[in-house]
Parts: sequence; structure tokens; C-alpha cells
Amino acid sequence: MARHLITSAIPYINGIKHLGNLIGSQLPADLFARYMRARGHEVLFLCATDEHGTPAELAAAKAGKQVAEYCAEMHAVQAEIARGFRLSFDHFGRSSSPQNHALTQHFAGRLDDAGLINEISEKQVYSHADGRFLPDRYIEGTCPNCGYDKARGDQCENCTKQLDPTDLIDPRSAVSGSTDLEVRETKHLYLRQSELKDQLDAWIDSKSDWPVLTTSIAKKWLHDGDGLRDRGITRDLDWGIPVRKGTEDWPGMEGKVFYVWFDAPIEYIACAGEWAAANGLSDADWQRWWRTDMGASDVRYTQFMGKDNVPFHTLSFPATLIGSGEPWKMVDHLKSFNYLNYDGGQFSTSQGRGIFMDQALELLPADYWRWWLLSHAPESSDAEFTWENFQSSVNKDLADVLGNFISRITKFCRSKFGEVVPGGGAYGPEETAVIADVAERCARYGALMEAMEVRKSAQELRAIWVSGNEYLQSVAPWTTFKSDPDKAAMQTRLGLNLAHLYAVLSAPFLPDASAAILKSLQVDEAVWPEDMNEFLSQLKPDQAFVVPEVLFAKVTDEDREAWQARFSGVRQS
RNA sequence: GGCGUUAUAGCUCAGUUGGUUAGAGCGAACGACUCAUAAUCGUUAGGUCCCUGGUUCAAGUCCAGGUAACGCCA
Repeated sequence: MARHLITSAIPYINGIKHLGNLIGSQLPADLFARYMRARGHEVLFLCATDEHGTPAELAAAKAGKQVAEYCAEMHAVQAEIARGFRLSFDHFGRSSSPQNHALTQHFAGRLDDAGLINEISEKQVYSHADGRFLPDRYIEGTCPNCGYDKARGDQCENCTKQLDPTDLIDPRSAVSGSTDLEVRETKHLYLRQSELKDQLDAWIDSKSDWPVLTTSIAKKWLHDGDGLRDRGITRDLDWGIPVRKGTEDWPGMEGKVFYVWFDAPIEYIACAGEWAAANGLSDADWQRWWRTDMGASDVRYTQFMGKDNVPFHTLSFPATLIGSGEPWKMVDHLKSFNYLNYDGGQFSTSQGRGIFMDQALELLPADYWRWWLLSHAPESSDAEFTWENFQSSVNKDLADVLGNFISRITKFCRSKFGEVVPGGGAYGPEETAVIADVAERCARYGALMEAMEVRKSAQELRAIWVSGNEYLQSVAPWTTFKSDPDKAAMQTRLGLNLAHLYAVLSAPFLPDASAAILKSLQVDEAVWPEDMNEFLSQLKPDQAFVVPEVLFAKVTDEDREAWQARFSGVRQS
């Protein structure tokens, strides 16, 4: 038994995520976690909401709420939707947790002790009316380039020109509208990542089994231009983790908080602490996952993320861990995904384009989405969601190949032998052949799952479903029954055992359908097949079962057209 | 403008370190079956592997140049 620590990139608190976000990290991470648990490994699967930063403040203000209140509500909403998609987090934490406050401050202190923090004075805009410094995005004014009067201090949305707040004509606060602004000196902390460049470089070089996409992005950041740049890790905001040096005050940094990119990845660790606290466990219980001096040296740590997050996971976060000089568990394998596009363009949270997680669940149960998304995961390049493709994949794979198999075998059995597993002698040569075929495919499926080859795993799983249909078609128990009912009984028994196999193998992809099949076969516990001969004889003669409800109803043309129309524009609410 | 990724059957995609007749699923045509959600199974037809040049006994695969789409940065 191995120990697997699995984290998914943590979704930002600001609103409900779309299907592109889901397949970019949380869903494949869940697939991997479920598979590893099914194989009997010890798994800790963590995710959380990323709650700090300017967008959260803006969204809260727009909703007319305090930031803390807004974040608490949105965390509950996201947690509920995650449950809806059957994401099996051991804990769904919050980057605003007390654990993350303490740990982030701890890391900052350690980094400072190691001489890896610089204090730098810079000029920033202060708003007298708001009584605070304003981040670039909080300042609005007229774009000097195109004359657009709602340009932001970082960029003009109209002409896309990058700006400095001081470029704006008639600048005003986006918070209060006040024009009583002043440029002031303010001090910020910088993490001297450049000092750690060689260590990071060597560490990345040691990861020969990482995908090209991952290492090429990391190498580019390390070597392009001036190389790895030092980065500011503090901000003049109210909402966030107060800047402290461990448990001590940080002179000159009063009223400032850590920048979101610094504290968000630390939440991966803090989340384990939240998990322990929520389950009445001790510090040692989470530290054995994260501290190599406390038992984590045999942990295999895998991170899942979209490609836009790769630099943070390969450079910034490792810089924090290495720089601390403490024995923290570093990532072993890093699986990154490209983007999922929607009908010819990008999914977009800010523009409300595409299908959002809550809307998806209103249309169809989780298994449909899980199957389509995973079997079309954007692994080697960007992938495309179209309603036609979704309809045909889901109907063919789930309704016709898997669903219909379960239906035909259970109903055939009921009509000829009743709702019990029939006897009728031992398996013959045809059965031996199918069992061998399925065993071989199952081994391949396991290897692909182990390697996190998501699409190929889905293909192999589907091929295993097809084997059942092939078998039934070739031995035709409905024909056999006329001349040799005993033989037909035996063939039907294997068919039912195959249904059991499909329930177990499909569980990581289709947890609900899997549970439904097991329930109808009256199997209490799903156990992964080790010996296929043995497994496919587990359902014994005279064992009762119940014909299940239709597992997957088809998506009709009318459904598809209606949904296509409904999701053609941008989200209204 | 710079950089990156991609380009293979009507569609969605596989093609390991260059090695016989380039594969799968869907869709199409034909056939089989009738247990089943008009489901299933089989057979067949579809490809100048974006273009040009190069390296090699041998290139979808490596190199150079070009074209197109997308993305990131300026």
C-alpha cells in the first residue's frame, strides 16, 4: 500500500466556476484519487477556495457584502457544487483559514531569517477619501491612448493597452469615486526568487518524468530574459493575511497583507491542518503527509492544475518551500492541462461565456459531465466542447454501450430465470477467452490510470464495456436458451458478473452509475479485481438481484437544441 | 512585434527512441441478430499525415524555411 497526497489547483472564490475550470484540475484529480483509493492506497485528497486579493474585494462590494461574509457564502456554494459533481475531497478548505494565516506568516519569517526577503519602497496611489492605498486595478480614469473613460490603472479594457495608474487622465478611486488621490511612498516585501534560481533549476532537471508542457513552461520562466524575477509578496489591502514575521510584528509593515499568490499555495499545506482539525486529529496526523521528517518521506505527491498555474507550482511555491530551509514535502508529479474551449471560443468567467458548474447540474446528473469531460480532457492540446459532440458521446458511450449492456443482461435474465443469478454449469472456452481479454484490458486500464493518461483510460474502459456486448452477441444466450437452457444460464451468469466488473472499474469515472449497478446486484462493497477468473465468479448461483432503472437516458435532439440556444450567449445572472 | 503550442480520415483524436500495407471511436454504406434504452455485433468505404526544401538505406516522426489557427508576453 502506497500513500498518495493529491491536490487540485484551488479555485478562486469569485463566483461559480465553468466546465473548463472543472476539467482543468479538480475533476482529473478526483479521478486519480478515486482510483488510488479503489486500489487500496492511502489517499489524502485536498482542495480549497482561494479567497484573498482584489477580485474578491470587488465582488463582495458589488454584492453589497463584507468580504469575509461574501467569501464564507461563496465557499459554501462551491462546496455544494463540488459535492454535486461527486468531487471526493477529503477536505475542501479555505485559504482564509487560521491555519493558513499562521503557516503563511511562519514561511515569511523563515524566508526572512534566510535572507530571502527584501524590503523595497515604491510609489503607490493613496486615496484620502477611502483612507487606504489603492491597487492599480482600483483606480479608474481616462485612457491616454484611446480616450476610454473607464480605463483601469493596470490596463485599458477598451484598447487593451497596459497602463500605470499615473498614466490615467483624471484618475479616481474605483471604490468611492473620489478624485482626492495622492502618490505616496510605501514599503513592500519582495521574495528573492532569483537567489534560488540554481536550486530550482536543479530540482526541475531532476524531474525527468514530467510532461514537456510542464518543464518547458518552468524553464522558460527560469531562463528567459533576466531569468527568474524577484516578486512582491505584500499588498496594501484590508482583506488577507496580515504581514507578520512568524508570530511577531513586522515593523514598518503594519496594515499590509500578503499578496494572494504567496498565501494561496501554502493553503495546500494548511488545508491538511484544517482536515486534521475538522476530523479531530492531531498535528502529527497531517504532518505525516507534509513533513519528510515526520513521516512524509514515503508519500507520493501529485498536483493537478491548468497550464496557466504551472509557473506558481514549479517555481514560486517550491521557492517558498526550499527557501524555508525546512523539510517540506515537494511535489513528485505534476499533471497540467490545456484549455477547454466552448463552441469556437474560450470559456470565460468574466464574460459569462460557456456552461457553469451549477447550470450543468441543472441539465444532467454529474456522471454525464464527468464522462464527457474526462474522455475529452485537454491533455495534449486545447480541446473543444460542442453540444453535438457531447450528445453523441454521451448517448453512444453511456446509454448504448454501458447502460444498454446492464439493461439487456439483467432484463434477459429476469425473463428467463427470474431475478436471481442462474446456475447451469461451469464456464467453457468462450468464457475463458472473454475473461482473458477483459483481464488484459483491465491491466492496461490500470496502467493508464496510474500514469494519469485520462483520455486513454476512458478509451480502455469503454473497450472493456464493449467486450461484454461482443460476448453476448457471439454466444447469444437467447438462442442457446431454446436448445440448452443450462448453457444459457451459465452465459447469463457471466454477463451478470461482467456487469459487476463494470460497476467496479467505472467507479472513478462514474461514481453514481457504479453505485446504482452495485446496489441492483446487491453487492455491498466494491473490491478491485486482482484475479479476473475469481472476480467474474463472485456472483454465485441463486444470489438475488434487481433489474435497475435506466442508468442513462439519452440526450434528445430537442434537449440539445434547447441547451445550445440557452447557452449561446453570456450568462445573465 | 517577440515567444510558445498545434496542424494526421467528414468529426474528435492515437501514433513510443525515424523502420513493412498510417490506427481508434463517432458519422456513412452494407450485412447479422432480435435479449436490450430503434439498443448490439460484424464487414466495407474514406487520408499528397498543412506546404516547400534538406538529412538518411528509410521521414507522419529529425532539421530549415513558409502558411494557418490558438495562446502568452510586449
